[in-house]
Amino acid sequence: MITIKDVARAAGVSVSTVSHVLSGRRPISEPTRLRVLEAIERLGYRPNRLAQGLVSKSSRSLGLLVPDLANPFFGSMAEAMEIAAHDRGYSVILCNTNLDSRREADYLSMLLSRQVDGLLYFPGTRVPNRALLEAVAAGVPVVVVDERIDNLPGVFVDNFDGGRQLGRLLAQLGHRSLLFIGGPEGLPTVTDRLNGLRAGLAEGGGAPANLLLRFGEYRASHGYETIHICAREGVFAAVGEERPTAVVAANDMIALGALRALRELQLQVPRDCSLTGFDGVEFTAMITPSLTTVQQPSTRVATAAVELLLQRIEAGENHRDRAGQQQPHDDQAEVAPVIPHVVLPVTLVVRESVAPPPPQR
Amino acid sequence: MITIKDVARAAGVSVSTVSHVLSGRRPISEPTRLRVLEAIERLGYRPNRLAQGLVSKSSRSLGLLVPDLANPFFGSMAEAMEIAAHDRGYSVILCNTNLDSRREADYLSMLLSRQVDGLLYFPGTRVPNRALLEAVAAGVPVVVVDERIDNLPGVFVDNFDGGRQLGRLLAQLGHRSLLFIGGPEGLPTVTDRLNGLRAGLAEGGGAPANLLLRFGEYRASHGYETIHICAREGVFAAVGEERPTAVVAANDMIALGALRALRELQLQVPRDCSLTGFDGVEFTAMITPSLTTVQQPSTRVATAAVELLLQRIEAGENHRDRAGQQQPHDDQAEVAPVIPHVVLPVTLVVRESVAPPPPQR
DNA sequence: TTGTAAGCGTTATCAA
DNA sequence: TTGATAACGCTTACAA
Repeated sequence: MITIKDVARAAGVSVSTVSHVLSGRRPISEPTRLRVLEAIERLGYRPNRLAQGLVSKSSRSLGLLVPDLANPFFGSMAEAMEIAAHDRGYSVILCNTNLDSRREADYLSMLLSRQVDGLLYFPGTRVPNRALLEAVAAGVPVVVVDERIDNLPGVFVDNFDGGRQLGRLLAQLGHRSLLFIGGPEGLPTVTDRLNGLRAGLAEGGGAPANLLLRFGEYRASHGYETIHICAREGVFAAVGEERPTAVVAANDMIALGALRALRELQLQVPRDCSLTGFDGVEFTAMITPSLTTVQQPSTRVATAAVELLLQRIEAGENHRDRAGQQQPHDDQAEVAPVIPHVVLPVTLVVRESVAPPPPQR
Repeated sequence: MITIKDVARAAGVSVSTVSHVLSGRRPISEPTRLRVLEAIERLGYRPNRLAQGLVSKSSRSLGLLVPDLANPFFGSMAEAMEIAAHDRGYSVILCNTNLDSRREADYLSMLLSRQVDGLLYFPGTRVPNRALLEAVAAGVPVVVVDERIDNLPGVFVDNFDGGRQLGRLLAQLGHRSLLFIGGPEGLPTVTDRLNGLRAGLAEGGGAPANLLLRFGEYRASHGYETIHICAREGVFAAVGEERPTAVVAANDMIALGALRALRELQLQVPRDCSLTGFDGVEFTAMITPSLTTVQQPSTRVATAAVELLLQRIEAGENHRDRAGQQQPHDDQAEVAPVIPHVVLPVTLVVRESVAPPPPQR
């Protein structure tokens, strides 16, 4: 390995001169600068970032904790975040939490060992994770993405409004009996979308006669199985107001699975039953029928999260000693620190999968 | 930050003792061991991996270069690789090359700076990338995934066989005129799948009367646009053997886009036109019609790639000095080093999207 | 069984 | 305008 010493020797200068040529932190005479640059080029020198990190106490890297990269929603978010971080000179350490809080704790510990400068955290299950709070207590800047956690900074979309727009649309079309297939019960995204849905239904045409709730994972299999289970329970065989005329899935993956199951039950979407998703991933525009969904501005969410995180990292680097900000407990009356929550707007995208309910049998 | 010195002081021992308690590299008397462990626990000590890496000359991390995480195929591969690496004690630095070879070069340089122990590389465009070869020359172990690059170790599936199975199936159904929508022209995956297709068609029922080829990106938009362009060119208006009765997409994303476009043209799949994909990502089973495709064993590919890479990393750590293995040029007759290529089998999954061709008009 | 000290590749503080 | 040199937190000879 070529080190700064080799370069110094080759250029006939001291290591500090080489270092300063690279950092530009002090003026260097043009001739020596050129000589150093030439030596660097010639030897193919590349500074060792581990060593840099050791002295600067910053690895210029971020930990990204994501539940499920096979879901294209998380995939595109991860992609956009990594790109934003790279643009700002940070690398991203990928961690697949897989909806497992023991894995999460494991990763968090590893990330702290690696001296990451901050954490981008997608909560997968009910929150908050103990290990995450410890990391926060240890002074590592964290930005929570997608889900809302009250006492942590976060970036997410207006899930309530998305649900509300769906509710209004369905109510206006005449749907009064719905099946809501949620993600994990209690997750803010699930609850907010559901509450929004209720509000929208009320606005659009009076309280629904029937709103059936199911919860589970944010996966296609959950949508698929839920529909089949409901069918076995006779939900779709019911007559009149009992029978759901629309299925509202808490995300696009669930909707995808539900669509398949509905078809297997010979229920045609949207003729026999409407269906909606949430997130607006690419395939929703491509499948048959194309899916009515709520579009998240994924790239904006991702870049906003990275921006917010870097902002906090850089703020911390300036006016804080690095021993983990222990809260001053002596002064109860101090101003509570403002926890920034960036909420981005969503867009309802109406496509083929919704229609008025079928005439009652 | 709490360091090994703090622990040593708290336990009343030297730093080397603490280090050895942690590494187990030399026997420690039980009482001191316990005292050290207790101090570690009490202080919440976490070894600094930057410092460890500096002395051990290994960061225990891998660079993962992937073209497009929004594609669920890459998403699930990335997920499986990260998990395999984590299981073996390695972290993964995520790099989104976005089909851009300048970005690739950029990332490669950063990864070398960060002292990654190895590289997991998904080529996105025509190969090989110059910067990658430089990295290889610099002695960094690389495993190429998904694509085949002759003089680099790699893990990929039997693309030829996959194409062949598709070809046989379609020929046996009676298709004699096909449209092949490829990915980037010249990529091994594309070429191999196409050559396999040709072979399979020949085996299944004589040479095809007509095989129309199009190339472009591995994206849904490419499939979508290609179909529309072909339609504008009158491809689907042709009569008799000229008109393609099946569309073979080089991957599932292309097929997804193609399916949408066919539907917009009022061509029903599979009644008017059959359609196949490649990769076997989750949504292929869910969409309507469900897609006939070639299933890759993604998890096996991913873990095999990680295994192969770690094997090479660990081999290098033992019997090689770390100055970049300069090939001994003096001996022309030396045995060429064996470049391992792990080829995994694929499975044809026949679903609704294929049928015999419609009767000729 | 344990401790001392050199060194990993940088940056930063002093002097010169 | 430059150069020594002490850190940074750790591992690992070498000594004791």
